[in-house]
Amino acid sequence: MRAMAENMADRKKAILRAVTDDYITTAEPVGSRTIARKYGLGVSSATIRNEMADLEDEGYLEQPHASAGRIPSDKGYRFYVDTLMTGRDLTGLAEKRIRAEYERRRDEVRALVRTTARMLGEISQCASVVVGPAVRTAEIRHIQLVPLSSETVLVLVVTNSGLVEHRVLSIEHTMHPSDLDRISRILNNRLRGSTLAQMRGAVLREIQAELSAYATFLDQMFELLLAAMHSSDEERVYVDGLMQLLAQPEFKDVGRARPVLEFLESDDSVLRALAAAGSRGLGATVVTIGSENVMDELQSCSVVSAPYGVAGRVVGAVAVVGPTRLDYSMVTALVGYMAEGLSEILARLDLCESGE
Amino acid sequence: MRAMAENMADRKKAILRAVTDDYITTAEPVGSRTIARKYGLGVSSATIRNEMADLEDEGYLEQPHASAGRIPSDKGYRFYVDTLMTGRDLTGLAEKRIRAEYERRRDEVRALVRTTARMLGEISQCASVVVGPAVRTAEIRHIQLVPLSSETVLVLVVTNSGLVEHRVLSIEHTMHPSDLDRISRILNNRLRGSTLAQMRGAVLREIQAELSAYATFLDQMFELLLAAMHSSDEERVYVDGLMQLLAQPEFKDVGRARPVLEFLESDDSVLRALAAAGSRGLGATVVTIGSENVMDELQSCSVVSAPYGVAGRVVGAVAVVGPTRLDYSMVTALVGYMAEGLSEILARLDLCESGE
DNA sequence: ATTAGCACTCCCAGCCTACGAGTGCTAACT
DNA sequence: AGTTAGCACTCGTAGGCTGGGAGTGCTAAT
Repeated sequence: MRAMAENMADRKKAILRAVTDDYITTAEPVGSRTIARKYGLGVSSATIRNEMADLEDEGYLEQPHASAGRIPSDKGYRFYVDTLMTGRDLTGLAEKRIRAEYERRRDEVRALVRTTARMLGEISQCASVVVGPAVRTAEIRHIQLVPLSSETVLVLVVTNSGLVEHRVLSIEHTMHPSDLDRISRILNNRLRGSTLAQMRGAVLREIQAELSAYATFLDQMFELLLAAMHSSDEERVYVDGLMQLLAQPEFKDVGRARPVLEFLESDDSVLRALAAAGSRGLGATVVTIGSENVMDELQSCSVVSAPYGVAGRVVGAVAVVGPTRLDYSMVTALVGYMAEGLSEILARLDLCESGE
Repeated sequence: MRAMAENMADRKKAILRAVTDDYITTAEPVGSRTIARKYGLGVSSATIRNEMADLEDEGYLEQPHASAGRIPSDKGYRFYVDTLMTGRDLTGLAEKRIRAEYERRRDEVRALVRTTARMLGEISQCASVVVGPAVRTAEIRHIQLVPLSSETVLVLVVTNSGLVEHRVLSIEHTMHPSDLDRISRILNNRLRGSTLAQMRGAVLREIQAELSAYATFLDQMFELLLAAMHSSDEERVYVDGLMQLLAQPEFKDVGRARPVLEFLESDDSVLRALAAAGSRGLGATVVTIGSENVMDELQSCSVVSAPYGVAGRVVGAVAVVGPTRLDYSMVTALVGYMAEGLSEILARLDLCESGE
C-alpha cells in the first residue's frame, strides 16, 4: 500500500485529493465534470474520468451506483490521511475559545473533562468522547481520613492526575480523631507514589504490625476503596455531541444512526474501543477509518483519538467519532490539541501538589 | 373540564380509555372496528363511531387525516391521566432490579444519581433526566481543610444531601496543619446547618475577629467555594435514554427528534424546565402533556417529573421525557418510585452523618 | 496521451392507479 | 330514542410507470 503511494502519479493524487476534499465538504458523490470545473487541473473531464476509473479499479474510489459520481473508499480515505492531507492548524477563533474555557475550568478535573468533551463535540460537529483519568492506575499523592461523625469516616484519596476520590465509611468501633490522623500519616508515608491497586497488598503485610489494632478497619477501607475504583472507572466516560452526529446527512436515517448511538451510550464498549488508543503512548493521534474499526457498530464511522497523560503515563483519551466522510485534517488537529491541553493542565496540577 | 368529567357517560369514558390504551401500545390511529373487537363493550362499531365523533367534537380525540382512526388529543390524554387511568404498580421484576441497583450504589451520591437516570431510561423506554442535589442550597454537615502540600490546601465540604464537594486552593503563606485544623474546627462549629450561600456573610463578619490572621485566606476560600458551587450546579443534570427516545416511532424522523434532543443536551434548559417540578413540594408527581409544556421544544412531548429531597426540603428532581403517547400509568408509578427511593437513601445518609 | 462526442445506465421526482382502512350518513330495527 | 347494518365516500399509502438529469464508459479523432 505504501509502495503504491510512492508510485502514484501526481495527477492521480491530485484527483484523489480533489474528490476527497469535495466529498468531505458537500457529502455528494463527485463527478468528473465537477473536478474539472472546481479544481483547476488543466485537463478535461474525460481525462479525469479515465483516471477516476483507474482509481476505482485500484480500490481508492467507489461508486454508490452506476451513474453517480465517485466517493472515496476506506482505502481512499486512508491514503488521503497518510499522504495527501494538508496539515492544518486550528483557526485562531477555536483555539482562543478552548484556551478561555480551559482557563475557567482548571480547578476541578471532572469539570475539565466534561468541558473538553463538550468543546470537542461543538467544534468538530461530531460526537466526542473523553475518557477521564483512571483511579485504578493513578499514583497516590495523598490519602486522608476525615472524621464525619462517631460512626462515619470520610476516606479521601488525591491522585497525581488531580482526581479526588472519596467514600464514606461506616465504622463499628468509635475511633478518636487522633487515631485517624495517625493512620492517615502512616498510610501517607508508606503509600505516596504507588497506585491504589498495588497499595493494598503492601499495607496489609507491612503495616499490619504497626497498625494491627485497626486491621479490620483497614480491611474495610480497602474493600470500599477498591469498589469505589471500580465504579468510578465505569463512570469515566463522557460523551457529547450526539446531536451533531445526527445532523450529519449519513445519519439522517435513524436506523443507520442507532447502532452508533447505542455504542456511544454504552460506556463499557467505549472504554474497550479506546483502550487501543492509549497503547501507542502519548502524543500519537490515531485515525481509524470505517472498516478498520474492530467494533462492528463503528464500521461506518471514523474515529480520531489521542491519549493524554501525566509524567509520560497515559491516564485517559479524547476522541471524535463521525462519519467516514470526516474533516480529517481539522479533526486530527483538534483532537491532538485537546489531548495536549489536557496533559498540560494535569501536569501543572501534578507539579503543584508534589512541589513540597 | 372537571365538570365535563363528571358528566361524561360511562360508555364514552370506556371508549376514550380504550382508544388511549390501544394507541399507547400500538402507536397506530385506532378505529371503531378495533375497539368493538378488542375491547368487549357489547356494542357495535357503528355505535362506537358515533361516540367517537362526539368525543372528537368535544376535543378529546382527533383524526390525523379524514379516513384514519382516532388518536387522543392533549386534552384527551389529560382526561385519561386525571380520571381514567388505572393506577398501576411496577412489576416485581423492575422493582427488584431497582432495589438491587440501589443496594450497590448507595455509597456515593453522584453514582446514585447517574444510575437512577440510566434505570429510568431503560425501564420507561424513554429519555430520562435526573437533576442531582444542589450544593448551593444544601445544609453543610461538615467542612474541613486538608493540607496537601505547603502551597495547596484541599477544601472539603460535605452536605446533608450526601454530596461531597472539594476544591484545591493555592495559598500564599505557608500554614501549619494545626492552623488548618483550628480553622476547620471553628468553621464547623459556626456553620454546621447553614447553607454555603448564607455562610459567607456570617463568617466574614462574625468570625473575622477570631480568625483575623487568616482573613485573606478565608476570602479566597469562599471565592473558590462559591465558584465551585456555581459550576457544580451546572453539572447537576444527568440525561440518559436518548437512544430509547429515538426508537419511538414518533421520532423516527430525525427532524422531529432534533429539537427535543437539543433541548435535552442543554443542561441549562433542562434545569429551567424542571424548576417548576420542584415547586410543588415532595411527593407530587407532575404530568405535563404536549402543549401544556411551556418550552416550545417539548410541545410534542410529555414530561413526568417528581422532586426528591431530604428532611422535607426539595434538593433535586427526576423526570421522564417521551412522546405524548406515553404509558402514563407505568411512567408515573416509576417516576414516583424512583423519587421516593432517592429521598429515602438520602435521608439515611443524612441521619447517618448527623447522628453523633 | 488527450479530448470531444455520444450512447447508455441509473436514480429520482412526479404522476397515476388500485387498494384498504375507516368514516359519516341513512334507513331499518328493537 | 337508542342501536345497528349497509353503503357510498374520503384519503393515505404502496406499487408501477415515465421523463429528465447526471454521470459514466467507450470510440474515434486530434
